[in-house]
Amino acid sequence: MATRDDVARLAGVSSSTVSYAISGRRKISDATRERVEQAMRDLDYTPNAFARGLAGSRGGIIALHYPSSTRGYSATEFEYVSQTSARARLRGYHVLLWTGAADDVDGLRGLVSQGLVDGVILMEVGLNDPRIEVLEASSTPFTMIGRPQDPAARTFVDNDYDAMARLAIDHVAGLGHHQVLFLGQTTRPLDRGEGPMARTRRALEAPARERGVRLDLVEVDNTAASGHAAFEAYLALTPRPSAVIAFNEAALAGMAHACALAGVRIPDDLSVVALSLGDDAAELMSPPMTTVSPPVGIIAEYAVDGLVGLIDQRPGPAMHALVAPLLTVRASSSTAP
Amino acid sequence: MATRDDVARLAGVSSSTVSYAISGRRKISDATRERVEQAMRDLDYTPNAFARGLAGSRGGIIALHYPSSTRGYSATEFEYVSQTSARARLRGYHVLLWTGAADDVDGLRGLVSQGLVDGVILMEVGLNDPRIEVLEASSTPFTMIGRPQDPAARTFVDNDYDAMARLAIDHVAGLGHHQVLFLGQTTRPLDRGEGPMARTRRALEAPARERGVRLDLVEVDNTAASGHAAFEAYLALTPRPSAVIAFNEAALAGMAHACALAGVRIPDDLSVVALSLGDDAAELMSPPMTTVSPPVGIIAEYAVDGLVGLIDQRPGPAMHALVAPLLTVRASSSTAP
DNA sequence: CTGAAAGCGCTTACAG
DNA sequence: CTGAAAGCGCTTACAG
Repeated sequence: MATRDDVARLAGVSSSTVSYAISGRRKISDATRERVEQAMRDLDYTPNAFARGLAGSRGGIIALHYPSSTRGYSATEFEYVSQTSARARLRGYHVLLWTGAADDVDGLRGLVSQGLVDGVILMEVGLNDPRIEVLEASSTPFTMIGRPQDPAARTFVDNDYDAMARLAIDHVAGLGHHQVLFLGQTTRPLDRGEGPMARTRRALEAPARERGVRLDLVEVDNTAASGHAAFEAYLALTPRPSAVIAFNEAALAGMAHACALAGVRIPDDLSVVALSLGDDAAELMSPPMTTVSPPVGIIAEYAVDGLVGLIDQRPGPAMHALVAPLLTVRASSSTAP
Repeated sequence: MATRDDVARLAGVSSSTVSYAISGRRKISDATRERVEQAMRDLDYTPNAFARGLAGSRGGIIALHYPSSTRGYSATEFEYVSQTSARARLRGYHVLLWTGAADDVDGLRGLVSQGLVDGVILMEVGLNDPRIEVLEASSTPFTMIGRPQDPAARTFVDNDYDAMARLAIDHVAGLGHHQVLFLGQTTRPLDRGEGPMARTRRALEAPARERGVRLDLVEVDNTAASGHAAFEAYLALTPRPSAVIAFNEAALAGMAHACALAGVRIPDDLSVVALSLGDDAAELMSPPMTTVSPPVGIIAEYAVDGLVGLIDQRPGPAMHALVAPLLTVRASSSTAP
């Protein structure tokens, strides 16, 4: 591999001039720059990333922490990972994928103390997320997809739960549904799903009231088997709901199957709107599910760009971005019977 | 941050002794090692990754190339990514997630020429994959998940298509199905899905013949809409198949929906076995699909361990690993009508 | 069993 | 507008 010295020699300049020609951190005459660039092309030169990271203040790598124990939205979560990766690349950063457990703070501390990464993006942020403390203790720039109980001056991007709830309620109310089951998820304090679940539940209240929609909350675990239990709960409700707003992906799958077995037709007998469900997952289900979900690309963009801003120490207020979700109507929702 | 010199000073040894105490590359007296380790603990010392990568021969980072334009097995593919990441960490490597397009060989070349990564794992390997040439030209160690037309002496791990086909045929034949639809996927030469599709089709032939199973091949695009077309094709077949072996995830979802709409019950009227489908995706579908799929953890293990072997230049023959898939019976398959 | 020193390939003040 | 040189924090022959 060619080094910077090789380039300098070929171009007939000093090696620092080559560096400055690359970084643009000082004026270089056009003639000199031209020769340097020619030499780099001739030698097929690529700067060494380790040397750059060691000598400079910036290494060009960010870590994406996707905790290995998730609440199970795998297809959906993966879109976040790949979109974040794509955006980071656009901004000139490599992505180190970190899949340690969410509570493995020692692992995270070890990672950042190696000096390898310029910053971290946290996924699956809990209400009281211990990773925040670790990153702040080491002065590591970070952004969050999701947010803790009290984000304070920290930078995050999150789903706009109010907008999501309003879209979902408007959709079902507009179809004439007034009795709606909210298929929630059981969470324990400190669960990472606790925040989204609590925020969704609360956000549904006002629009439901305004639109005259009565909500029955059924909370079950995030498994297909629990979806069958949810179906039993649905049957026991009076008056029986004509629509479901589903927070719980795996349980929704189970419930859809239970419906099919029992002859309850979706959407003829029961309409379904799934929240925060990825397009791929929605299309796999039978019938394909109407969703209200945040645009993943936008979220990834905010997360990466926010982090890059922090790394570059651009002044400005902490970014608190709430992204409005989109309604995608598929085959699972129709007018009330 | 503490440096190696700080540790050396506190322990009262030379800095090279600290290095050797860490790497274990030469004998250190117990007393000395003890003092070094104590000093590292006292200072909360972590070696700098950039310095290590620059000075040493190994940087401790491998790249995982997950091409951004996939044939769409997102939930399934994500399991590969996260399992590979977990395994790499166990072997002491960080994972750089690379999501450039599969044909962006310049991007890949740029990545490896930075000297950042010790090796690369390729996903979604095509029959004639241009990435191989790039990596070999730069002498970058790499392993493949999947394999090209002629793997020659290159290291790969792949699905055992023969075993997969046999399991699937045995399952449906054992349930009494003799007329079976193979839901394949249209591919063009150089498609990355071409290899798996061709290998699956061929692998089905012998066991089908042996078990007296007649196969009708229906090839459609990897979309839900095509699944409806596949359903029409199914209706037109005489004699009508009583089972489906599905290679095509998205089309299977569409076909399942078409079945529901037309009153064709799965599995009562039509049994389904999905190939290479991840557990999460299988559970999302209605009904949950019986699958014959490779154990992702094992594949990730082979890919990572094989790559580490190449990086460490451990001698030995090229690893050609074929992993036997597992049959997971869910609600989509039952005895023939 | 341990130390002094060269070198990895860059960035960036310091000089001119 | 450009160059000579220190320094980033390690690894690893070279000596003893």
